[in-house]
Amino acid sequence: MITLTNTYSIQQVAELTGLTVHTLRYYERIDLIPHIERDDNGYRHYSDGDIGRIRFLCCLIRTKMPLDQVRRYAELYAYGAESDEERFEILNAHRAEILRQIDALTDTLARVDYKLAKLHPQHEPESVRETV
Amino acid sequence: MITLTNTYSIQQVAELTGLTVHTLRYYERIDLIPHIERDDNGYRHYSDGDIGRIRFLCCLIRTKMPLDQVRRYAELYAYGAESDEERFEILNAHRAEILRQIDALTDTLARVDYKLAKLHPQHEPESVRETV
DNA sequence: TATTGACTTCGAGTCGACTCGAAAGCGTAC
DNA sequence: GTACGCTTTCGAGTCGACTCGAAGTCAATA
Repeated sequence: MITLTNTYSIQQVAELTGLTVHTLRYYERIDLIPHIERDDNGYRHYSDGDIGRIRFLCCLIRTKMPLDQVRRYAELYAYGAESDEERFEILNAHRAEILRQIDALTDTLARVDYKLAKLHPQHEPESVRETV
Repeated sequence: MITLTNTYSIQQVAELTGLTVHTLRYYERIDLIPHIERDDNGYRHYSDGDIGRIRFLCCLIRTKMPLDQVRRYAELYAYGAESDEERFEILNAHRAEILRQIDALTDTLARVDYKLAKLHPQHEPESVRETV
């Protein structure tokens, strides 16, 4: 029999996403990840779709969206097109937050570079060395 | 008598830095901020130099340098030029971290924009609306 | 059959970073 | 002289986000 959809154990998903198995279960427990299919033993079988969704949620989390909001966003998947408006609002608000963070980082980068130059004036900028 | 150096109450510094008075005291307690001058009542008097230093430390904190490391960096001010090498290393490591964060944010921004476009294809990019 | 290793749940513990509140000191304003 | 508003210390509490461990199930292997 040819399986058209791959499935993955929790361990494999941990490797694929960079999360720990503990964190994956925790995220599911707090309804941040929708219910994952189980086999006869109760073992989780993640689909490719699950992994895609988890990866996107990880992007939101890594960029500091609070888990509450991620949960709300994840919950809306279940409501389909009806929930488009609210999902748009959530992502759009987070977009603004991302821009703020980039601003803060860019500003701090400049300040750090200034200090680095004062500490080791003879050095080339690190960005040059890094790209070599 | 003309005062050549301004001083500020903790409240004023809170307003100038965006921190709360509680947080300012907390930072001093954990040696993240060096000892601040006191008057006869034991009240803190922050100098312009203090404010400059606090502002820079806030930049590091906002860009996710752990307080432990910020404390180490702040501690090194006391050692003068002797500590230049270590301060350079700390800032240079954080510089790399900043670049990683910018990468993550840029990547997520692209994904979010992609989703936003799918949710509301008729909208112009938000960046255009924001700059109007 | 016994061990190994991957999986399960659930409650409790940890950790970083604040955040708060009680009790008290000081200086001006009425 | 007392009320107000600012300050102080210090210990304890909170909060978000994990992180861990105990106790148990299951399948495959020695």
